[in-house]
Amino acid sequence: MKLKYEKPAFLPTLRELVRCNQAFERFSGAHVRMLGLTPPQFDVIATLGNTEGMSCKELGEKTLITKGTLTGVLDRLEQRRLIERREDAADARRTHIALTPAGDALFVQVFPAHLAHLERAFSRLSVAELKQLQTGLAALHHALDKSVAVMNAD
Amino acid sequence: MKLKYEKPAFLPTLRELVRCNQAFERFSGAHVRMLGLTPPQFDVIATLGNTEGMSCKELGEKTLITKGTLTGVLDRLEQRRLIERREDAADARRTHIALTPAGDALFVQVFPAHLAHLERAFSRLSVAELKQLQTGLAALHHALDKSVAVMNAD
DNA sequence: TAAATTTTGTTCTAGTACGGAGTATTGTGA
DNA sequence: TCACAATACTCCGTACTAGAACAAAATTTA
Repeated sequence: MKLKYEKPAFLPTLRELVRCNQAFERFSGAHVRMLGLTPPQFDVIATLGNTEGMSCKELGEKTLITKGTLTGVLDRLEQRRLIERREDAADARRTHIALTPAGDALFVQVFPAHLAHLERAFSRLSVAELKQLQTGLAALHHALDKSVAVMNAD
Repeated sequence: MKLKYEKPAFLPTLRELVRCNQAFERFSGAHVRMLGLTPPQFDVIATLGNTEGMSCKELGEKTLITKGTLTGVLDRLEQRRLIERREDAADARRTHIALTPAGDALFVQVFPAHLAHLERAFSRLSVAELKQLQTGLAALHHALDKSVAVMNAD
Protein backbone atom coordinates (compact mmCIF):
# COMPACT_ATOMS: atom_id res chain seq x y z
CA MET A 1 0.00 0.00 0.00
CA LYS A 2 1.14 3.46 -0.86
CA LEU A 3 1.28 6.30 1.57
CA LYS A 4 -1.41 8.81 0.72
CA TYR A 5 -1.34 12.48 1.57
CA GLU A 6 -4.19 14.94 1.23
CA LYS A 7 -4.36 16.68 -2.11
CA PRO A 8 -3.63 20.27 -1.10
CA ALA A 9 -6.53 22.67 -1.57
CA PHE A 10 -4.45 25.25 -3.41
CA LEU A 11 -3.58 23.08 -6.40
CA PRO A 12 -6.55 24.02 -8.58
CA THR A 13 -5.83 27.71 -8.00
CA LEU A 14 -2.20 27.20 -8.86
CA ARG A 15 -3.16 25.35 -11.99
CA GLU A 16 -5.42 28.20 -13.11
CA LEU A 17 -2.67 30.72 -12.46
CA VAL A 18 -0.29 28.86 -14.70
CA ARG A 19 -2.88 28.31 -17.43
CA CYS A 20 -4.01 31.90 -17.31
CA ASN A 21 -0.51 33.10 -17.78
CA GLN A 22 0.08 30.75 -20.67
CA ALA A 23 -3.10 31.96 -22.33
CA PHE A 24 -2.11 35.56 -21.83
CA GLU A 25 1.37 35.06 -23.24
CA ARG A 26 -0.08 33.38 -26.28
CA PHE A 27 -2.66 36.09 -26.85
CA SER A 28 -0.42 39.04 -26.21
CA GLY A 29 2.73 37.52 -27.69
CA ALA A 30 1.11 36.54 -30.97
CA HIS A 31 0.00 40.11 -31.55
CA VAL A 32 3.33 41.64 -30.54
CA ARG A 33 5.15 39.36 -32.96
CA MET A 34 2.79 40.41 -35.72
CA LEU A 35 3.97 43.95 -35.02
CA GLY A 36 7.54 42.81 -35.60
CA LEU A 37 8.74 42.73 -31.99
CA THR A 38 9.28 40.09 -29.33
CA PRO A 39 7.46 40.55 -26.00
CA PRO A 40 10.53 41.82 -24.10
CA GLN A 41 11.37 44.17 -26.95
CA PHE A 42 7.83 45.52 -26.86
CA ASP A 43 8.07 46.04 -23.11
CA VAL A 44 11.22 48.06 -23.55
CA ILE A 45 9.75 50.23 -26.30
CA ALA A 46 6.55 50.73 -24.31
CA THR A 47 8.47 51.69 -21.18
CA LEU A 48 10.72 54.15 -22.97
CA GLY A 49 7.82 55.76 -24.83
CA ASN A 50 6.92 59.29 -23.67
CA THR A 51 10.04 59.55 -21.49
CA GLU A 52 13.43 61.16 -21.82
CA GLY A 53 14.99 57.73 -21.40
CA MET A 54 16.52 56.11 -18.32
CA SER A 55 19.35 53.92 -17.02
CA CYS A 56 19.53 50.17 -17.59
CA LYS A 57 18.84 49.62 -13.94
CA GLU A 58 15.63 51.62 -14.01
CA LEU A 59 14.56 50.07 -17.29
CA GLY A 60 15.17 46.61 -15.90
CA GLU A 61 13.11 47.33 -12.82
CA LYS A 62 10.16 48.62 -14.82
CA THR A 63 10.12 45.86 -17.41
CA LEU A 64 11.04 43.08 -14.94
CA ILE A 65 13.90 42.06 -17.22
CA THR A 66 17.09 41.10 -15.42
CA LYS A 67 20.33 42.87 -16.21
CA GLY A 68 21.97 39.99 -18.03
CA THR A 69 19.00 39.59 -20.34
CA LEU A 70 18.52 43.30 -20.85
CA THR A 71 21.93 43.74 -22.47
CA GLY A 72 20.99 41.34 -25.27
CA VAL A 73 17.53 42.80 -25.79
CA LEU A 74 19.01 46.29 -26.02
CA ASP A 75 21.71 45.07 -28.40
CA ARG A 76 19.09 43.89 -30.87
CA LEU A 77 17.01 47.05 -30.55
CA GLU A 78 20.10 49.17 -31.01
CA GLN A 79 21.02 47.23 -34.13
CA ARG A 80 17.61 48.08 -35.54
CA ARG A 81 18.23 51.73 -34.55
CA LEU A 82 15.13 51.83 -32.39
CA ILE A 83 17.01 52.77 -29.23
CA GLU A 84 20.21 54.60 -28.50
CA ARG A 85 22.80 54.13 -25.74
CA ARG A 86 24.43 57.31 -24.46
CA GLU A 87 26.86 57.71 -21.63
CA ASP A 88 25.44 59.52 -18.64
CA ALA A 89 27.16 62.84 -18.07
CA ALA A 90 26.57 62.85 -14.33
CA ASP A 91 27.47 59.25 -13.49
CA ALA A 92 29.87 57.46 -15.80
CA ARG A 93 28.77 54.07 -14.50
CA ARG A 94 25.39 54.55 -16.10
CA THR A 95 24.25 54.14 -19.65
CA HIS A 96 21.36 56.29 -20.71
CA ILE A 97 18.86 54.44 -22.88
CA ALA A 98 16.37 56.33 -25.03
CA LEU A 99 14.20 55.86 -28.10
CA THR A 100 15.52 57.16 -31.40
CA PRO A 101 13.07 59.07 -33.62
CA ALA A 102 12.43 55.80 -35.43
CA GLY A 103 11.82 54.11 -32.08
CA ASP A 104 9.40 56.82 -31.05
CA ALA A 105 7.55 56.52 -34.34
CA LEU A 106 7.22 52.79 -33.75
CA PHE A 107 6.01 53.37 -30.21
CA VAL A 108 3.28 55.76 -31.31
CA GLN A 109 2.10 53.25 -33.87
CA VAL A 110 2.39 50.07 -31.87
CA PHE A 111 1.44 50.88 -28.30
CA PRO A 112 -2.19 51.95 -28.79
CA ALA A 113 -2.68 49.09 -31.22
CA HIS A 114 -1.57 46.58 -28.63
CA LEU A 115 -3.75 48.06 -25.90
CA ALA A 116 -6.72 47.81 -28.24
CA HIS A 117 -5.84 44.19 -28.88
CA LEU A 118 -5.73 43.36 -25.17
CA GLU A 119 -8.98 45.17 -24.61
CA ARG A 120 -10.71 42.72 -26.93
CA ALA A 121 -10.02 39.92 -24.45
CA PHE A 122 -10.40 41.75 -21.17
CA SER A 123 -13.67 43.37 -22.16
CA ARG A 124 -15.21 39.92 -21.90
CA LEU A 125 -15.00 40.35 -18.14
CA SER A 126 -17.12 42.78 -16.17
CA VAL A 127 -15.52 45.59 -14.22
CA ALA A 128 -16.55 43.80 -11.03
CA GLU A 129 -14.87 40.60 -12.14
CA LEU A 130 -11.72 42.47 -13.04
CA LYS A 131 -11.64 44.20 -9.71
CA GLN A 132 -12.20 41.02 -7.79
CA LEU A 133 -9.51 39.23 -9.71
CA GLN A 134 -7.10 42.07 -9.13
CA THR A 135 -7.72 41.85 -5.40
CA GLY A 136 -7.17 38.12 -5.30
CA LEU A 137 -4.00 38.31 -7.34
CA ALA A 138 -2.64 41.06 -5.13
CA ALA A 139 -3.27 38.92 -2.05
CA LEU A 140 -1.48 35.97 -3.56
CA HIS A 141 1.44 37.97 -4.77
CA HIS A 142 1.92 39.47 -1.33
CA ALA A 143 1.71 36.04 0.25
CA LEU A 144 4.39 34.84 -2.16
CA ASP A 145 6.64 37.81 -1.57
CA LYS A 146 6.35 37.36 2.17
CA SER A 147 7.23 33.69 1.86
CA VAL A 148 10.23 34.50 -0.31
CA ALA A 149 11.41 36.91 2.36
CA VAL A 150 11.01 34.26 5.07
CA MET A 151 12.85 31.75 2.88
CA ASN A 152 15.77 34.09 2.31
CA ALA A 153 16.05 34.86 6.02
CA ASP A 154 16.73 31.24 6.91
CA MET B 1 -0.55 69.06 -26.71
CA LYS B 2 -0.47 65.31 -26.62
CA LEU B 3 -3.37 63.14 -27.56
CA LYS B 4 -4.76 61.45 -24.46
CA TYR B 5 -6.70 58.23 -24.41
CA GLU B 6 -8.49 56.70 -21.47
CA LYS B 7 -6.32 54.47 -19.34
CA PRO B 8 -8.02 51.12 -19.84
CA ALA B 9 -9.61 49.68 -16.72
CA PHE B 10 -7.99 46.28 -17.10
CA LEU B 11 -4.40 47.47 -16.77
CA PRO B 12 -4.14 47.09 -12.97
CA THR B 13 -5.48 43.56 -13.23
CA LEU B 14 -3.02 42.73 -15.97
CA ARG B 15 -0.21 44.16 -13.93
CA GLU B 16 -1.14 42.01 -10.94
CA LEU B 17 -1.31 38.93 -13.12
CA VAL B 18 2.21 39.50 -14.36
CA ARG B 19 3.58 40.29 -10.93
CA CYS B 20 1.87 37.32 -9.37
CA ASN B 21 3.39 35.02 -11.88
CA GLN B 22 6.81 36.49 -11.39
CA ALA B 23 6.50 36.06 -7.65
CA PHE B 24 5.38 32.49 -8.05
CA GLU B 25 8.21 31.61 -10.41
CA ARG B 26 10.70 33.08 -7.98
CA PHE B 27 9.25 31.28 -4.99
CA SER B 28 8.74 27.93 -6.64
CA GLY B 29 11.80 28.09 -8.88
CA ALA B 30 14.22 28.91 -6.08
CA HIS B 31 13.13 25.83 -4.17
CA VAL B 32 13.22 23.55 -7.19
CA ARG B 33 16.74 24.68 -7.99
CA MET B 34 17.80 23.92 -4.43
CA LEU B 35 16.60 20.41 -5.13
CA GLY B 36 18.95 20.23 -8.11
CA LEU B 37 16.39 20.60 -10.91
CA THR B 38 15.16 23.36 -13.18
CA PRO B 39 11.42 24.08 -13.14
CA PRO B 40 10.67 22.29 -16.42
CA GLN B 41 12.74 19.32 -15.29
CA PHE B 42 10.78 19.19 -12.06
CA ASP B 43 7.51 19.31 -13.98
CA VAL B 44 8.58 16.34 -16.05
CA ILE B 45 9.67 14.29 -13.03
CA ALA B 46 6.48 15.20 -11.18
CA THR B 47 4.30 14.25 -14.14
CA LEU B 48 6.03 10.92 -14.70
CA GLY B 49 5.91 9.99 -11.02
CA ASN B 50 3.47 7.19 -10.13
CA THR B 51 2.86 6.36 -13.78
CA GLU B 52 4.08 3.72 -16.21
CA GLY B 53 5.40 6.50 -18.40
CA MET B 54 3.89 8.08 -21.50
CA SER B 55 4.62 9.47 -24.96
CA CYS B 56 6.32 12.82 -25.56
CA LYS B 57 3.08 14.21 -26.84
CA GLU B 58 1.17 13.33 -23.69
CA LEU B 59 3.99 14.53 -21.49
CA GLY B 60 4.11 17.81 -23.37
CA GLU B 61 0.40 18.35 -22.98
CA LYS B 62 0.48 17.74 -19.25
CA THR B 63 3.51 19.88 -18.52
CA LEU B 64 2.63 22.60 -21.05
CA ILE B 65 6.07 22.23 -22.59
CA THR B 66 6.15 22.39 -26.38
CA LYS B 67 7.66 19.48 -28.22
CA GLY B 68 10.70 21.35 -29.45
CA THR B 69 11.62 22.33 -25.92
CA LEU B 70 10.74 18.95 -24.50
CA THR B 71 13.40 17.18 -26.55
CA GLY B 72 16.14 19.20 -24.88
CA VAL B 73 14.73 18.85 -21.38
CA LEU B 74 14.47 15.09 -21.85
CA ASP B 75 18.01 14.94 -23.24
CA ARG B 76 19.38 16.43 -20.04
CA LEU B 77 17.29 14.22 -17.79
CA GLU B 78 18.34 11.18 -19.78
CA GLN B 79 21.99 12.15 -19.43
CA ARG B 80 21.52 12.18 -15.68
CA ARG B 81 19.83 8.78 -15.94
CA LEU B 82 16.63 10.03 -14.34
CA ILE B 83 14.44 9.09 -17.29
CA GLU B 84 14.59 6.51 -20.01
CA ARG B 85 13.48 6.62 -23.65
CA ARG B 86 12.10 3.39 -25.07
CA GLU B 87 10.65 2.81 -28.47
CA ASP B 88 6.96 2.07 -28.48
CA ALA B 89 6.26 -1.45 -29.75
CA ALA B 90 2.83 -0.59 -31.09
CA ASP B 91 3.63 2.72 -32.82
CA ALA B 92 7.15 3.33 -34.06
CA ARG B 93 6.61 7.09 -34.24
CA ARG B 94 6.29 7.26 -30.51
CA THR B 95 8.92 7.31 -27.84
CA HIS B 96 7.92 5.98 -24.46
CA ILE B 97 9.28 8.10 -21.62
CA ALA B 98 9.50 6.74 -18.07
CA LEU B 99 11.37 7.32 -14.83
CA THR B 100 14.36 5.12 -14.10
CA PRO B 101 14.65 3.72 -10.55
CA ALA B 102 16.93 6.66 -9.78
CA GLY B 103 14.33 9.02 -11.21
CA ASP B 104 11.62 7.44 -9.13
CA ALA B 105 13.74 7.72 -6.00
CA LEU B 106 14.22 11.40 -6.74
CA PHE B 107 10.50 11.86 -7.34
CA VAL B 108 9.59 10.32 -4.01
CA GLN B 109 12.01 12.58 -2.24
CA VAL B 110 11.40 15.81 -4.10
CA PHE B 111 7.70 15.94 -4.89
CA PRO B 112 6.24 16.03 -1.36
CA ALA B 113 8.97 18.43 -0.30
CA HIS B 114 8.01 20.86 -3.00
CA LEU B 115 4.30 20.65 -2.22
CA ALA B 116 5.09 21.42 1.39
CA HIS B 117 7.11 24.39 0.26
CA LEU B 118 4.27 25.78 -1.83
CA GLU B 119 1.84 25.23 0.98
CA ARG B 120 3.81 27.65 3.12
CA ALA B 121 2.87 30.48 0.77
CA PHE B 122 -0.64 29.46 -0.19
CA SER B 123 -1.71 28.81 3.39
CA ARG B 124 -1.54 32.56 3.91
CA LEU B 125 -4.77 32.77 1.93
CA SER B 126 -8.10 31.54 3.20
CA VAL B 127 -9.95 28.77 1.40
CA ALA B 128 -12.54 31.33 0.37
CA GLU B 129 -9.87 33.59 -1.13
CA LEU B 130 -8.33 30.69 -3.00
CA LYS B 131 -11.67 29.67 -4.39
CA GLN B 132 -12.54 33.17 -5.48
CA LEU B 133 -9.18 33.64 -7.13
CA GLN B 134 -9.55 30.34 -8.93
CA THR B 135 -12.90 31.43 -10.30
CA GLY B 136 -11.57 34.77 -11.50
CA LEU B 137 -8.55 33.21 -13.15
CA ALA B 138 -10.71 30.65 -14.90
CA ALA B 139 -12.92 33.41 -16.27
CA LEU B 140 -9.95 35.33 -17.60
CA HIS B 141 -8.31 32.32 -19.12
CA HIS B 142 -11.48 31.41 -20.94
CA ALA B 143 -11.83 34.98 -22.18
CA LEU B 144 -8.28 34.82 -23.47
CA ASP B 145 -8.76 31.45 -25.14
CA LYS B 146 -11.91 32.68 -26.82
CA SER B 147 -10.12 35.76 -28.08
CA VAL B 148 -7.26 33.67 -29.40
CA ALA B 149 -9.79 31.55 -31.29
CA VAL B 150 -11.40 34.65 -32.78
CA MET B 151 -7.98 35.99 -33.70
CA ASN B 152 -7.00 32.80 -35.47
CA ALA B 153 -10.28 32.68 -37.38
CA ASP B 154 -9.68 36.03 -39.06
C1' DT C 1 -3.47 -0.54 -52.81
C1' DA C 2 -1.11 3.69 -53.97
C1' DA C 3 -1.14 8.50 -53.08
C1' DA C 4 -2.22 12.22 -50.00
C1' DT C 5 -2.46 13.64 -45.41
C1' DT C 6 -1.73 13.60 -40.55
C1' DT C 7 0.84 12.45 -36.50
C1' DT C 8 5.08 12.14 -33.74
C1' DG C 9 9.37 13.41 -32.44
C1' DT C 10 13.96 15.74 -33.57
C1' DT C 11 16.63 19.55 -35.32
C1' DC C 12 17.46 24.36 -36.24
C1' DT C 13 17.17 29.41 -35.42
C1' DA C 14 16.53 33.47 -32.86
C1' DG C 15 15.54 35.26 -28.63
C1' DT C 16 15.09 35.17 -23.99
C1' DA C 17 16.26 33.98 -18.91
C1' DC C 18 19.31 33.94 -14.88
C1' DG C 19 23.35 34.04 -11.87
C1' DG C 20 28.15 34.86 -11.37
C1' DA C 21 32.60 36.74 -12.88
C1' DG C 22 34.87 40.75 -14.58
C1' DT C 23 35.46 45.85 -15.31
C1' DA C 24 35.02 50.59 -14.62
C1' DT C 25 33.47 54.18 -11.82
C1' DT C 26 31.77 56.37 -7.81
C1' DG C 27 31.02 57.13 -2.94
C1' DT C 28 32.61 56.70 1.90
C1' DG C 29 35.05 56.11 6.24
C1' DA C 30 39.40 56.31 8.65
C1' DT D 1 43.40 61.18 0.54
C1' DC D 2 43.61 56.61 0.16
C1' DA D 3 41.95 52.06 0.83
C1' DC D 4 37.60 49.83 0.32
C1' DA D 5 32.93 49.00 -0.36
C1' DA D 6 29.00 49.86 -3.38
C1' DT D 7 27.06 50.56 -7.95
C1' DA D 8 26.11 49.92 -13.00
C1' DC D 9 26.93 47.35 -16.67
C1' DT D 10 28.73 43.71 -19.75
C1' DC D 11 30.00 39.03 -20.79
C1' DC D 12 29.72 34.13 -20.22
C1' DG D 13 27.65 29.46 -19.61
C1' DT D 14 23.70 26.74 -19.16
C1' DA D 15 18.98 26.22 -19.86
C1' DC D 16 14.47 27.18 -21.68
C1' DT D 17 11.10 28.98 -25.35
C1' DA D 18 8.18 29.18 -29.71
C1' DG D 19 8.01 28.26 -34.28
C1' DA D 20 9.45 26.33 -38.70
C1' DA D 21 11.39 22.72 -41.38
C1' DC D 22 12.25 17.91 -41.43
C1' DA D 23 12.04 12.55 -41.57
C1' DA D 24 9.70 8.52 -40.45
C1' DA D 25 5.57 6.11 -39.60
C1' DA D 26 0.59 5.59 -39.48
C1' DT D 27 -3.90 6.71 -41.22
C1' DT D 28 -7.15 8.35 -44.56
C1' DT D 29 -8.90 8.62 -49.00
C1' DA D 30 -9.41 7.97 -53.72
